Amino acid sequence: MLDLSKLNPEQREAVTATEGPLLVVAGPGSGKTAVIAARAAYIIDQGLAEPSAVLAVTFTNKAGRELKRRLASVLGESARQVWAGTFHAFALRMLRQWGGHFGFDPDHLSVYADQGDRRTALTQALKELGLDPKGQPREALLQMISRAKDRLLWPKDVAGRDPELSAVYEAYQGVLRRRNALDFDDFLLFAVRLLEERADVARSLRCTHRYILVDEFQDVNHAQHRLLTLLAAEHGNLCVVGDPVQNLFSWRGSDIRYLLEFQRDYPNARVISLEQNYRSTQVILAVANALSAALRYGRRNLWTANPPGLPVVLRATDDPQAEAAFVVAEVQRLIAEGAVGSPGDCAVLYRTNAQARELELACLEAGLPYSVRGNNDFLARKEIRDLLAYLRLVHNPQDVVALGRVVNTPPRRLATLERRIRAGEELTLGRLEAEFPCGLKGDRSRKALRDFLEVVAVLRSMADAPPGPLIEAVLELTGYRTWLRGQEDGEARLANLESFRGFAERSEAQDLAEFLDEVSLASDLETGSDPEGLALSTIHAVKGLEWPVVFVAGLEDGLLPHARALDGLEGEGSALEEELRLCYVAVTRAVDRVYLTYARRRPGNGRSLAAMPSRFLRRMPIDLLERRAA
DNA sequence: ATGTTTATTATTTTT
DNA sequence: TAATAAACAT
Repeated sequence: MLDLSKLNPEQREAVTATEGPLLVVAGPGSGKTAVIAARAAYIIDQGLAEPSAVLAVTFTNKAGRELKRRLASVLGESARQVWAGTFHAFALRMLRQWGGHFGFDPDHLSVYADQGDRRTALTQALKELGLDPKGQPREALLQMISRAKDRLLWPKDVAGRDPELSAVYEAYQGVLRRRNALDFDDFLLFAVRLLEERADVARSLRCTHRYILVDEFQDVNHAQHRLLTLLAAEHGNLCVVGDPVQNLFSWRGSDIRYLLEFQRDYPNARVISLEQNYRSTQVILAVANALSAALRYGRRNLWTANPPGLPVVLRATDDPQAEAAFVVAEVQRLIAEGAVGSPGDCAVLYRTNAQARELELACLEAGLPYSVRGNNDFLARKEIRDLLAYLRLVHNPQDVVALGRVVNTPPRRLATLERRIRAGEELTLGRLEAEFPCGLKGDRSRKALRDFLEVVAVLRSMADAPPGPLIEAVLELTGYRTWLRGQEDGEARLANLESFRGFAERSEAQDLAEFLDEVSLASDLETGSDPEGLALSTIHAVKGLEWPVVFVAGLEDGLLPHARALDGLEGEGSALEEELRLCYVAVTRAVDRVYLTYARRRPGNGRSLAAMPSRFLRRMPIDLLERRAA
C-alpha cells in the first residue's frame, strides 16, 4: 500500500493530481523521482489504470530499473507490467515491432551505438560520394548528422542550408539501410515518423499508454518532445518533472524551452513547485545557491530543515597525480574514522572522462575498490567488441561491419578478405556463401574461408539459444579463446570475457535480439568494477544520484568551465552558463560533505600547462570554505 | 600475412 | 599528447 502520509502537501498534490497535464518543477534533492514512483503507484492503486497503461520515461535505463524496484515494493508483482526506461529504449521497441513499415527487417536489426561503427559507415559513405575520407572532418560530420536527427531533419530538409552535408547524410543513411542497421539517433527519427505516418500505430499506442510520466524533462530535445506530444495527443495525461537549472545537454539538442513553455503547450496544465530539499546540509545548499545566483533562469533558493553541516573543503595540489592521491587518502581516512561505512558512500565527479585515469591508478595503487560509472570503457575493449561482433553477425547476417571485424579474428589467413571488406566491398555473409571462392587465390585461404563459414553456420543454428551458452559456443568454436590465451595479457582479457559472460547469464533477456538491445542501450554495465567501491563518474552521468561524500575534481579554468566553453567566438554566454549549471549539479549530489579540488599544473593536449583555479570558485561564499594546506 | 614504424589527427559532455 | 590509421618491411 502506498503511504501518502510521508509526503509533504506539495508532493501529495503532485502524486494525486491524476487528470490532465502536470508540470512539477523542483530543485535537487526534493524527491522528484519519489514523486514519479508514488504517482505511478497511486494511479494503479486507485484503479485508474492497469499497470500496463503506465509509461514512465527516465533518463537512464538504470533510473528505469530503480523506478520499477520502488513500484514493486508498493505494488508487488503487477509492477512488472509498467513500462519504464529511456526514450531510446521505447523507440527501439516500437521499431522492433513496426520497423517493417520502413522496409527494415525488424528481426535482424543491428544497432550502431559505437562511435567506431558509425565512423566506418561514414567513411564508406564518403567513398561512395567520391570524396577522400581523410580530408573530411569525420567526427564533426557525424555530429552534424546527429544534430540534424535530434531536430527530426532528414537529408532533404538540410539540402537548402547545407547541400554538402545533405549529400553526406543521405549516403550515410544509405549505408546503414543496406546493412539493416540503425544508429542511436535513428531510433527517435523513425519512431516519430512511424507515429506520423501510421494512424493505426499511433492509435494503438495511445490506447495502451494512457498515463505518461517523464523524469528529467529539462533535458528533452525536439525529437523526444515530438514523440511525447504524439503519444499524449488524445488523453493529455502527461506528467513531467524537471529542474531548469539541471539542464546539461544543450549540445545534444535538449532545449529548456520545452519546460519553460509547458504551460503554453498545455494551457490547462497544473503546475506544482517543490521547494524543500531533503538531501543536503545547509552549507552545501548555501554554496549551491551562490553558484546559481548568476543564472538567467530557474534560479531558486533551496532550503532545508537539515542541520548546517561541515564546511566545504577546498584543496589545491601540484598536479593531477597529487589530486588523485589526496582524494584516495581522504576516502581512506573517512572510512578509518567511521565517518562513512564504505568507499561506495563516496564519489569523485569530474568534467571529462580522461580524468578518470589518474584516479583509477591511485585507487589501484592504494588497493581501494572503485567503479567507473558510465563505464563504456568496458564495452570498448577489443575482446568485448570482437565478441559482440560475432553475436551481431549471428543475429544479422547483413551486418558487414561485424563481419569485417571477425572474419580474420582470431587470425585465420583471411587478412586480404578482411581488408576488402573493411575497404567497403559489400561482401555479406550471404554473398560469401553464394560466390564461394570470392576471388581468393590460395588453397589455404579457400579452406580457411570454408571453415569460417561452417563455424558461423553452426553458430547461426544456435541463434535461439540463451545468450550465455551462445557466448560460450562463440569463444570455443571460433578458436577465440585458444588464440587469446597465447596473447599478451590474454589472461586478463579472458577474465573480461568471463565477466561479460556472467553479465549475459544474469541478464533477463529472452533471446539474442533482446540481449543485444540491452547491451547497446546500456549506459552502465555493472561488470568487472566493484559497485561497493568509490564511484568515479563524469558530472553528466550522475543525474538524480546522491552520495554522503562528493569530491568535485579538476576545478580549473579550462576544465570546469571547459576550454571549449571559454574560447567563445560564440559569445552567447550560454555555453559558460551550462558549465556553471554543471558545477551546481556536481555540488548538489552531496548529502554531508563536499570536497573541491584542483591542480596547479595539468598536462593537457601536448604540453603541461599552469592551470588557474576555476572562476566558479570565486562565486562561492568564502566563509563556508575550509582551505586545506598541502 | 603479420608485426613494426611512421603519419596523422583530434583533444567535452551521452542515449 | 596519445591513440589510431595507414604505409612499410619482413
